[in-house]
Formats: sequence, C-alpha cells, structure tokens
Amino acid sequence: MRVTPELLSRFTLLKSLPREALERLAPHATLVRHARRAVVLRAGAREDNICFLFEGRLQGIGFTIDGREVGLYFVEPGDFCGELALFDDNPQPEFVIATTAASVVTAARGPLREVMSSNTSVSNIVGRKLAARVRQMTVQRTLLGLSNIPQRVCGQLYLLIEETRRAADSGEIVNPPTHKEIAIMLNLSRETVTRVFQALQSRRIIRRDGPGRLIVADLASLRHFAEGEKEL
Amino acid sequence: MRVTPELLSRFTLLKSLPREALERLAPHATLVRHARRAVVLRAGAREDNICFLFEGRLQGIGFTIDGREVGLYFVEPGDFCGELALFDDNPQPEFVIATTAASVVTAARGPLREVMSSNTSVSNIVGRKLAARVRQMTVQRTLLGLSNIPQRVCGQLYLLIEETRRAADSGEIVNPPTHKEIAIMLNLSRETVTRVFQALQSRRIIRRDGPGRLIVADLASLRHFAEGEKEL
DNA sequence: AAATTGACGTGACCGGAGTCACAAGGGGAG
DNA sequence: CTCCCCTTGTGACTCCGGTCACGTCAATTT
Repeated sequence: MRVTPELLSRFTLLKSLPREALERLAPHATLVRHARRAVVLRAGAREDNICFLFEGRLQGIGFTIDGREVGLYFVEPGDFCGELALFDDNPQPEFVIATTAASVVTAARGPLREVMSSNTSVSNIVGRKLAARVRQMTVQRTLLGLSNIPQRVCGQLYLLIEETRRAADSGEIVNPPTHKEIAIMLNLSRETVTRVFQALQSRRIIRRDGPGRLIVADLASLRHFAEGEKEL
Repeated sequence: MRVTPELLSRFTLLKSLPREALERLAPHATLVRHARRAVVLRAGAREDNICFLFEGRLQGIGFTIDGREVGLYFVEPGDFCGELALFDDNPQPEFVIATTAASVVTAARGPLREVMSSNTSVSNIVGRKLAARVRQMTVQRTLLGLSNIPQRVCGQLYLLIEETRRAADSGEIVNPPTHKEIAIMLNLSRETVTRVFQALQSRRIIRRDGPGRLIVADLASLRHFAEGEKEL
C-alpha cells in the first residue's frame, strides 16, 4: 500500500524531518500487513529494508544451529527494526516476526541512508538505539554466563521487571513470557524454569495473578538471588 | 602527554577529518601509557573518554556476577574503543584492559560528538563498528546457546580462524587464546576445553606448532563439528 | 459438547560437565 | 641458573540439569 509523508512523520525516528525529506522517502516506502507469526525480516538474506512498526507487536528472535529459538527483544508501535542495514551491507543477523497481527511500513535502505547522513537527529536516534542494543546484549550475555542456574532465572526475572517498571512503578509483570520462552532465552529446559518458579512461589517471592499477570511480592529477595548473595 | 593533530590523523576514524577539526580535538586529548594488565576503561563508572589505541593491544572483558571473566573482543593499533559514550550517557558496559603495554590516546566525549555530528564519515565508521559489534555479539550468543559442548568449542575455534584468516589465508591461528580464555568465553571449565582440544588433536584436525601457533589441518571437519553435522 | 492444543507441574533416571587433585613442561623474573 | 607462576594434560568422583514420561487445566477449535 502507498505511504504518505504524514504517515512517515508519525514515527519517532522520522518526526523531526523536514517535509521535503519525508516526501522523498515516501515513494520508497510501503505499508504491509503481517499476520500473526509471519516473518517480517529474515535472517541471513540481505535485507534492504528498515521496518517501522505502525501497530501490533514484533519480536526479534534468533535460531541456534540445532534449531531452537532464542527470544531477543520486542518492537513496539512507533519503533523500528532492521536498522543494521543502515550501516553496512551484511545480512540481517536475526529474524523478526510478528507476535500479533501487525502493520509495518518498510522503507528502502538507500534513501534512508541519505536522509541519515544529512540529518543528525536521525543518526543520533539510530546510534542511541544501537548503543542500547549493545548494552542489552551485554547484560543478556552476562546472564547466560552465570553457572548457577536458579540465579540465571532470577536475573532474567529481575530484568523483566525493570523493563516493564518504567511504565508502572510496581513489582508486577504484565504479559510475562511463558516458561518455555524464558527457558529459551536462558538456554535452559522448560522444566528447570518451572522448578525455579515453584521454588520462588513457595517462598512467597512471586505470585501468579491470573493468566497474563505475574506479581513479584518480594523484590528485594529476588534481587538477592539474582545477584548471588543468597542461593535457592 | 600532549597530543598533536598529526598524531590524531594517524587513526582510521579521524584521518578523513580536516586539519581544523583535528586542531579543535587535540587540546582535549591526551596520550597515556598503560602497563600490561592495566585498566583502560572501567565498567560501570560513566566513562567520558573514547580511547584510540596507538600501540600495544587491548581487550574488552566482562565480569560475571560471580566474579569470573568473560573475554569479549580485542582492540588492535589504529582502532578505538569506548564508542558507546558517543551515543548516550550511560556507563561503559565492559572493562577494557591492556593485554600488553600500550599507548592510548584518550579523547573527551563532548568535542568528539560535535565532530561526529558534522562529519558523516566519522559517524559512518562509528556506526559500522557498532553494527559489527552487534553482529559479533549475536554470533557469540548463538555459540553460548549450543547445548552440545564440543560443538560450542569447535564453533569458537572456527570463528577464531575466520577472524585471523582475513590477514593470512590459511587454517592457522597466531597467538591463539589459552584454553582458560576460551573456556571463559564459552562459559565452560578449562578442563573441558582441554579435553575437546585433545579429541581434535587425536583426530588430526588441529595441531600445535610451538607456542603461539595453532594449525587447523582439517578445516572441513572442524566446520562439520561446529555446525553439528558430526559429533565428537 | 467433544477434541485438540499448549502451558504448567512433577517425578525418576542418566549422562556429562564441573570440580578436585595431581603432574609435567615452559617461560619470565630475580 | 633457579624459582615460581601459568598453561596444559589427565583421572576419579559428584551432582545437577536435561530428558522422558506422565498428568492437569484452560483456551481454542471443530
């Protein structure tokens, strides 16, 4: 579907651009609808598009050589993904799929590069995003490096709280990942995650509140376990 | 020690800059000598400096919560590190230490940011570096996700070859990491790495050629193990 | 309403990686 | 040269997380 400059200007990355830059970009952008579980960006193949999420939710996922999935990050409306294509011509490193039905504006890489090189606010935003991604991956790698497995789970839980906490300042996680998803992120078996959750629940540290809500009752204890000061 | 514009222009990142930009930067830069094992950039503390390596060799390392080291990447002369400070004000995520005695030019963040925003070649180089880093971390995370441990070691070995191969096209690794260092990178015990190496040596896949030289005699087999097609 | 799917929970068993202990060799510092 | 530290090599034992095999329950589909 055709894309108007007005639509482009609704995205954080592009909203500071002058009208004429948006008009140059618009012809190279298309609006695509993706069904749930559809592949938005394919790993390996050289992707020439940067994707702006209009509505829905995307997730970056990696696959290990032996075929298991690894959840990496989420993309929320207004945000973008595939930004590595703006810097070099190497293939996209991870898949991006739609976790819900989603509307995505895909823009060709070339024109965006031009815009970026002449507009510092754009390159700043993209740079900050890359920097944040490096930081996030560093933390995640630290988690994977923990040899104490319950600690690894607690660390991940603590991270999840910190993320969602920016919106609502409380120890609760809305739409928490499933045990399986956590297991995949942490390179563990699903059963192990379940067992750690059981241990945390029996100690009244976490509590389920219906489906889709996980309440962390004792944040301090969780942090202790996450930082290895106590052992489960 | 004082830094001249000429010295700055010897670094890849800055060599394309006009003379006057270099002269603006020079007063904010200093040349520092570091002994072996000295800390060049400290994780956690907000680092306001970007480091350019003049001579010697640096390594980025992380520490797990339980205190073990994780080797991340190397910095070679002409290259730079600490570039995340150019994008946001968050703390440096990992330590950078000198693996040999090293001369480092440290430049204040502020002036460099200005230069970067008015000079696309600089921001392009930094962007490419960040992108490469994201890709490299993605690969490393994939390795950490492998549940077959010998495969993990083979994968790391294969990566090491690919890196050094760009210089000399052969299956040999100069200055290979020690078993302990590999173990740390892969979240394994040193003994396990040694045992995998023994297995590979007994199959004539790798061979030591004195200290500091590791020769991969059968690259194809190594790749098979790395990709999980065969098992050790 | 029945059937299917997927998430969660739990026990038993087993393999394999960590740990410990020890030995040999090499290189640098003094 | 000698001493000491670090790297590499190797065996024995332990333990703990993966795997398998169930069962339950809620949601969705047919």
